[in-house]
This record gives sequence, structure tokens and C-alpha cells, in this order.
Amino acid sequence: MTEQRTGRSGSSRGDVRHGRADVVRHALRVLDAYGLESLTMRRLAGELGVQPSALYHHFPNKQRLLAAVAEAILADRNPPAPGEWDTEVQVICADLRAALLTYRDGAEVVATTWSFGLGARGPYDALVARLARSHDDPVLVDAAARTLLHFVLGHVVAEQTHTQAASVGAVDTDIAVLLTGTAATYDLGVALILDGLRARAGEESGVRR
Amino acid sequence: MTEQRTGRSGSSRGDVRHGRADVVRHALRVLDAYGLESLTMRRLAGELGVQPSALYHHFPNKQRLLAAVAEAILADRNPPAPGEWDTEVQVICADLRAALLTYRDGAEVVATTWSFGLGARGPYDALVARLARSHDDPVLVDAAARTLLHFVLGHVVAEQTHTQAASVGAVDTDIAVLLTGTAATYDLGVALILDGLRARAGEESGVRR
DNA sequence: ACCTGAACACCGTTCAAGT
DNA sequence: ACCTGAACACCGTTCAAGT
Repeated sequence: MTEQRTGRSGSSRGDVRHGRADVVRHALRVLDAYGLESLTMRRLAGELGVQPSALYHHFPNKQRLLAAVAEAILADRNPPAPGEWDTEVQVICADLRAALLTYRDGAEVVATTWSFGLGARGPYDALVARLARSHDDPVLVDAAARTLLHFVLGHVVAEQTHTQAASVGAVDTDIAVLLTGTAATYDLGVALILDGLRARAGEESGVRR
Repeated sequence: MTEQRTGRSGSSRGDVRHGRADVVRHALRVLDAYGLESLTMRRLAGELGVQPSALYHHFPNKQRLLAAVAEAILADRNPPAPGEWDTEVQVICADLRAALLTYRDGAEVVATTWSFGLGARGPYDALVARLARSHDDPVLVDAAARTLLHFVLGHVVAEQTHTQAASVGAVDTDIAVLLTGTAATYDLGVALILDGLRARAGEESGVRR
């Protein structure tokens, strides 16, 4: 919101210079307006009124630019209100889903960044941190965090892919819902994994809360 | 191995003609040898000794060619030996993982095809079919099948991405394991979801086996 | 610190035409 | 049924050079 032009002295309109943050912000706009497949280096450069090669001053390649976009999508998460571990984890997952849905193709961007190991670790770290406070077995905590994350990313990617396909008219909404499942399926999926963790942890060592 | 030329009468070497199955088989070879990012229409055409435009005789676009490749990757699954629902589902998931690991970037191909709604429904259908025989609530069955599928695809995509990154030397193996989790994490993740389903189904209606 | 201009080595897809 | 040849409208990335 409160972005201040870094502009030097009296630069005449047209030769604006962009910082890294500018580039990411514009990338987010292009992503949201036209989708991931339209977020090309050339297009982004055009939108910034700059040559494509100028972007390589800020990022070594497109993958890293996308990673910065993913971090921006995930930024400013607020921690859940203190409570039972399971409701806190539910809230973390719901909040993550909301963040991914904020921008068109947001889940895809985060998923590929995560799977390439280039960042977007925030949600995983948050889940592990919360689960570790209530569960002793680190292997179980890790498995639960991964399972949750894969489910959330997979689910929201499917949601976004199909709402886009439906909006283009390639697929009617009924089929989209059939293929994606409803929003209720999301909560049920998360609840299922938490039930599983509860069952596993119960027959093992201690569970605090 | 036992490849038979479909060749018509006496066609002189060089003007070989390819059927749809030929194209898919070659695509599988290119995928496995050079990875998904190298599986381009032009490259595949070159490998077949044919102009790129020739491929559009068999497939309307690349996405649909990829869908055919995904189906080929998933072909010839054999059903699990009859038994308890949970062990059968474990076997289905293990078998699916094995199929995905058969070809380089196999999971990515199947995941994108599935999320685009262009096919690769086999595993989902198999899971739903088996679960429906033991569980009455179709909403729960659907949620469980999706959760399992998203986990399996997400997990194996991460596995393949990182083993590739490690083989290129971009990332050392220890970090790859840290980011991906071990193969044991896979079974634990599946088991977690099954525990969840067991817990859910227990407090609801009936579970057969 | 940020940008230009030009080039290199590619993409997917279409279309009229051939056998 | 399967293929050619040529074109269209793009890609990501590099590099020497400019301010």
C-alpha cells in the first residue's frame, strides 16, 4: 500500500526505474489478471515499460522470480488464536487456502516453488512448529505436516484450475464441482488427516495440546 | 522390446509412417531419457523423423498428447489381492507410486493431466471403488480418495523433482531427503489418512471390510 | 543500480498442399 | 491416414554497452 517512489531527482516520465519490490508487485498484478501462463518475462517487462533483459538485474532466472512471487502470496499470515492443537492446525490450513485463493493460480505458483525447493517453506514450518508443541514424535510431526501440505496444495490447485476452466466455458460448473469437490471437501480432508494424527499419536507416546 | 514395424508394403527406409501408439511410445522414451521439460512437440517430432505439424494429426494439442502419455504411465495396473479394505488401499497407493516412478517426471505428467481434468482418473476411480465396498458414506469415500490422491501425487512429484535436482548436483542428497522425506514418510502419510478414515467411519455408520 | 539493443536458440500451432 | 514446408506469434536467456 504505502509504496514510495524511489525516484532520484527530477526524472522525466518514461524512464522510471524499478526496484525488486516493484517487479514482484507488477508480477502479482499480471498473474492475477491474466494467469500464470501469461506471466512471461517478456510480458512482465512490457508491463513495466522495460526491456526483458532488465529483469535479470533483479532475478537470475524466471524460476527465482516466481519464487519471490510465491513468497509475496504467502506473506503476512497471522498466527491462529491459541487453542487446542487440532483447531489451530485447521485454522492454519484454512488461512493458507485463503492466501492461495487471493491470486489467480496462486496455488500453482506456491506448489511449484515448494516442490523445486526454492522457498515457500512458511506453511510447512508453521505446521511443524505448531504440531511439535503438542506431539513428541518428530517423524510423525513431519509426516503429518507434509500430508497436510500436499493435500492443501493439491486441492487448491485443482480448485483454481477448474474454476478457470469453467469461467472460460470449457467445462460446465457441475463437472468442475464433481472433479474438484466442494469447499466442504476441503475441511473434511483436513479433518481426516487430523483424525489420523490423533489416532496415531494416541497409541504412541504423549500428546499434550 | 518386441517392436514390430506397422509398415505397409515395401516402403523405403526414411518415409516411415507412425500411428498414435508409436507417437506415445516415443514420447515415453523422450520423457524418461530427458525429462518433461525436454518433451517438446518439435523434439518429439525430430525423434520420430517427422515435421512438428505431423503430430497434430494425432493430437489436437500438446496437453492432450501429455494426457495420452499419462494414461500410458498408468496402464496395466493389476488389482490388489482381496483383503481388508485398508491393506488393499495401501497396496493400490504403493502400486500407483511404483507406476509414477517408472518414468522420469511421471508424477508431474499425471498430476497436471488429472488437475486439468483431461484424464488420469484411473487411480481415483480405483480408490473410490474399493472404499465404497467397505464404507457407506459417499462423501467420506470421495474425500478420502481425493486426500490420498493429492498426497500421493504431491509426494512423488517432490521425490522426482529432488532426485533430479540432486543428480544434476544442484542440491546435495541430504537436503533432498530433508525436503522430500524418506520412502517411509510415504507409507506413514498414507497410513495417517487411513487412520483418519477409520476414526471417522467408526463414529458414523457402518464399516464392512 | 538499473537499463538498452540485439542476438541466440528455441517454443506451440496453423494451414495449404501433397501421397 | 499420414506427412511436408513455410509461416505466425511467441518464449527464456546472454552479453556488451550505456547512465
